[in-house]
Amino acid sequence: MFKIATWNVNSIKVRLPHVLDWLKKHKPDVLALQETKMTDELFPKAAIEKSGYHVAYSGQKTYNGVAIISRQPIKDIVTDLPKLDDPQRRLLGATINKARILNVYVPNGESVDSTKYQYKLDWLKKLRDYVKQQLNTYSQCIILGDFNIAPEDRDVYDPAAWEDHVLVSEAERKALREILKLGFCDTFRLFDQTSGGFSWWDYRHFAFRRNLGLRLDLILANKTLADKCKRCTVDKTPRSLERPSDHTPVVAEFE
DNA sequence: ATGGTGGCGCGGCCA
Repeated sequence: MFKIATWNVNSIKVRLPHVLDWLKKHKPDVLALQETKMTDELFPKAAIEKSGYHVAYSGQKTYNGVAIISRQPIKDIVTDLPKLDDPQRRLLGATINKARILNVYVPNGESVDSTKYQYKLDWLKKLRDYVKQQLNTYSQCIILGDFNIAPEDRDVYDPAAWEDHVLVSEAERKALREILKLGFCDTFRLFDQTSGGFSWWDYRHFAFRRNLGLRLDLILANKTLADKCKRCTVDKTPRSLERPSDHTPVVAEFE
């Protein structure tokens, strides 16, 4: 069995105790983190290695930042998308065993009329091109992370209220579908066709307590791996802890 | 409700 998870931690400094507890409890083979918000020099490498894991990271001060925690060695690390000159640390590609792992923190986009929304769409197009290229080299590929896109209306607590808003708008959903069309499955939907399997809840308005959430955190597996996927679930437990991240882990298991 | 909460870091940006 191979267990892989993704978690937007919204500051590794604040959430390190949650992450270490979660590793101990769930023993994943791989955990991809987003929004670490920390430069590489300050990353808590020793604490994670002490838990029996390897770790790779690409961070920056205050914003963004991604990391991969893995039982097995992390090889062939990539931190930038081709043809995108960008200081924002949003991608960490690595090979673990024979699988290519792409950990992504997709831009939020702010609002559909923002220049940040155009940046988001451009970023997704560049990601798609990169993924297509990676498939020429690797037969096993997983793209996981905070996509900042709810793929369908059933991934939104109130689709009518969110219609045409950033995180659910058609253009960004289409950009995600263009990646899926390369031959990927949204592993959560291999098993669960219901609404309510959310992975993010706003800190405001008691949104978690009221389950006013979105499913933004995805684990995409190419067909070869999707055939071996046995389970994909959202672990809501960390969202109910003291001082939680606004996102909670999503976990997939492969035979 | 042009608000609300949280992280960073100490004013204002970002989500």
